Parts: sequence; structure tokens; C-alpha cells
Amino acid sequence: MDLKEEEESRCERCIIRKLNAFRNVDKETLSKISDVKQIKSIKKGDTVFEEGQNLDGIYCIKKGNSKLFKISENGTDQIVRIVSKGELLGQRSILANEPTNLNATAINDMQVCFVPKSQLSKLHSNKNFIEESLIHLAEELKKSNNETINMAQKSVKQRLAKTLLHLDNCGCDDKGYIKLVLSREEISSIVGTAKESCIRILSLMKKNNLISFSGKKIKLLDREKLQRVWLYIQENQ
Amino acid sequence: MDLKEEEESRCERCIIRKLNAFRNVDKETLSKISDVKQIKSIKKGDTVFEEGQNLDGIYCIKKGNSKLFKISENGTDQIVRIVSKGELLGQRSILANEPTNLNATAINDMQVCFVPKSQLSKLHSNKNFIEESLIHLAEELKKSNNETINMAQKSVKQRLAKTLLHLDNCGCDDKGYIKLVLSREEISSIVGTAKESCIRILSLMKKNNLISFSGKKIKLLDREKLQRVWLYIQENQ
DNA sequence: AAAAAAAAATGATATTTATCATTTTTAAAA
DNA sequence: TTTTAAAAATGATAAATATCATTTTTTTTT
Repeated sequence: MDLKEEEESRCERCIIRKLNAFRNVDKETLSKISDVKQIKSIKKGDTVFEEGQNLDGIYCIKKGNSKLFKISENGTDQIVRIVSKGELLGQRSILANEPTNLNATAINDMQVCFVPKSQLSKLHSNKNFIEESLIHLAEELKKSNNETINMAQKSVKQRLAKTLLHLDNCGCDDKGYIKLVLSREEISSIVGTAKESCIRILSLMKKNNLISFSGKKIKLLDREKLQRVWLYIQENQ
Repeated sequence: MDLKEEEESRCERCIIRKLNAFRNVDKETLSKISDVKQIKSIKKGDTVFEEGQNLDGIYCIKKGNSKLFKISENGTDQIVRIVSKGELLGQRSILANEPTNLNATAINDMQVCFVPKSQLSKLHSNKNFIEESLIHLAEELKKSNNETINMAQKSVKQRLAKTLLHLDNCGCDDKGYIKLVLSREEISSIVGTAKESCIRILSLMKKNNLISFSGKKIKLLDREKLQRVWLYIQENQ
């Protein structure tokens, strides 16, 4: 077994362990799709796919992160989702057999496994796979509905607190800083606000000892208070 | 065939014709589920289901409209979707096998067909049905993502214009008024704003001859201009 | 290391939207 | 029909957020 194969096999295991969509697919089918799986490297800032593009497969993230976003007329992006290791990119589009409705760009250097449509159709006949996909889409729909409601009803401060808690939940480094390093502009694209507003509130949170910075990196100092900001329990500040 | 059976059979045809989810299901399976289908009447303002409730079936809307919404802490609802004749209620929850995440209430007097879970599982083994469900959820997810983006990036005026165009698209009466009559508060719950803000903008639109009123009913006078408001093409006003 | 460019931070101000109070209109009940 | 209640409309004001200008800091390039 040469290095490349070993690499692929490791990726496979990673998918099996981490990926809901493939969790219940039998080994035979998995080995069938893994035969043709291609591994691609995508540099930070590079595009995985663009809105309106016809995909001929899905991407499984092996390493790194991608942002799913829409570009608005005035140029400010809206990030809909951050996709991480073990998750799929392009699933909705492939399942609906439609062009993508969102852009996907690498937030940092990525490695992805590409599974062509032709191979996926093998999985399509697999009842477990299609049922997992259903459950996954149902889950995403619930989350997305909640996001809509949050955008409509929560203040920028609340949404920012929630975003920080969410990013923190996705992983910290050994010093407690949020692993996923985003620019202030990217953070405001998640929150759905102007970057100046975002920066202002971050500064305020720092002053109030809710968070601290190290360069661009952010560390949460008081998760409980941030949670209370998110839930809008007002206190002296 | 007594009246009740005739009624049921008409309902069945309505489903077959109008409902994507059942479009490709074979007649045999359909007749199986229609045997146990129950017809329920739901009065305006009454609850179909509440957030957190465990459903034991889905509702097909035969007549009337329902709003899917979430109640926020401060009491202002956020309407996520208006569901109309031929569409399903509770689908996401049943497919994910989870409690509902939204409330469903009758906007006007409704008639619904209730299909119990036990009957649906027969459909679950039906490849067409489950694939249609996948496509439907994928479509809903795309719409919901767009909603999130609109909430984040469009003004109240733009969102209101879009809401009016959408409601108008769902049907008008013979005099051109939007069929679905909503209170100002319900409209603002769709738009995601305070009812006073909503009323103010409606008044302004009326003054500018974009719309007219007849009681609570609204008629669109200039769909093109409303479209331009939605797209934010500014003009003298 | 110095220069240039990009990102972050801050201030001043304008705009949008929400909130509270009040009046008017419409619908429902007695 | 009169009374009562609810919904819609309007005004005044406050709060939230965006925008533009400028400075400071960080990062990148030469």
C-alpha cells in the first residue's frame, strides 16, 4: 500500500466516523465509492463552487473550513453556514438536482474528497443513505428557520454573542482561543451586520471582560454572561 | 357512495393533483393510505399543533390556510411560512422523527386530511415518495436560506413589498384583492417588524398608489413598482 | 527594515426601526 | 342601534444600526 492509498484510507475512516450521511452505509457500497474518490487541495480564499454552478458531485471536507454564502448587490456577503471537517458541500444542490444557490469558499487551506454524482447514485439506491440525507436536510431546515427568526427578532449584539458561542463550540486551541480564525468582516457576514457595528460590539465585549483578543484570535472569558447576552437578560453594563 | 365518501374521494383527487409529495406515488399505495385518512375541520385561530409537540401523522391542507410560526419571548410571533391548499403540515417533524419546532395555527377556517404515521411508513418504502420528500425539503431549505439572507440584508420596506407580491401571487379575488386576508399584525409577523412600522409603510404605499385597501383587504395597483421597491431601485418618493 | 497595503478601530452623524401614547376606524356584543 | 372592544392609524420620541471619514494597528511586500 503506497502513501497515497494510505492517505485515502485514512480519509475514508474519517468519513465513516464523522459523517452522518455515510454513517449507516454498508462497507461494500462505501468501498465502491471510495475507489473513485478524488482528493483535492483548496487554498485559503479559493472558490469551491459558485452560485448557479451545476455540480457533478459533492465534496466531503477532510481538512479546513468553508463558508457558504450569498453575495448581495451592495457587495456585503451573507454567510449562511460554516462547513467543517466531516461535513458535505453541495449536498442540497445534488439531491434536488439543481444548480447551487450559494457560493462556497475556503476560509483556510482545505482538503476535500470529491465524490462524483455517478457514484452517489449507487448510494441513492441505498435506503440508509437516502434516509440519512432526509434527516440531515430536515435538521438543516430547522436550523435555517431558526436563523431566519433570529435575524428578525434578535439584536446585533445578541446575534454576535450567539455567533461567538457557536464558533467557540466548534473548537479552541490549547490557549483557549477560537480555532477558526475569521476576519471581522467575515464575522459580521455571519451576524448579518455592518463590520463597524460588529467591531464596536466586540470592543465593548472586550472592555466588559466577556472576551479577549490575541491578534485576530478571540477567546471567550465568560461564556455564561455571553449566553445571557444572547438570551437578552439585561444587566448593568 | 354516500356524501362523506364522495367528499373523501374529492379530497384524494385534490391531493393527487396538487400535492408534490404524493405526485409519483402509485395508485395502490394511495388507496391504502386514503382508507384511514381522517378529515378534520379547524376553526380560524385554532391550533393545528404546537411547538415541541410529538406528531403522530401529517396534515394535508384541503381548504384554508395555516401559519407556521414561532412565539418569541416578548410575545411577537415570527411567521416562517404560510401553508396553503395541497401542502403538507408537519412533514419536517415526521421525516426527522422529532417534535415540531414550530406552531401551526389556522389563519381562516380550514379542512385538513390527517394521515397517520403508521400509514406514512407504507409510503416510506416507496422510493418515489421519499425522493419527492427529499426534493421538497431541499427546496424548502433553499427558500429558508434566502429568507435568512433577506432578513439580514433587506430593509423593512423591501421585505414588505416582497411579502405583498408573494401574497398576491397566491391568489386574488374577482376584484383583484389578495385572497388571503391577514391582520396588520400577521403581516408584520411575516415581514419581521413592529406592526406600527408595517402600518406606516402600508399607508405610504397607499399614498404612492402602489396599493389600495378595502377594509383589511389589500389590492396591488403597481406590481412593477413594488418589484422595484423589493429590488431597491430608488426613485423620487 | 522600510514602504505599502490591508485590516481593525474609533468618532461623528444620518438613517432606520422600535416603542409608547393617543386617536380614529372597524368589528363584535349587548 | 347603542355600547364595547378590538384593530388600524398616526404622532412624538427613543433606540438601534448603518454610513462615511479618519486614525491606528497589523500584515504583506519590496
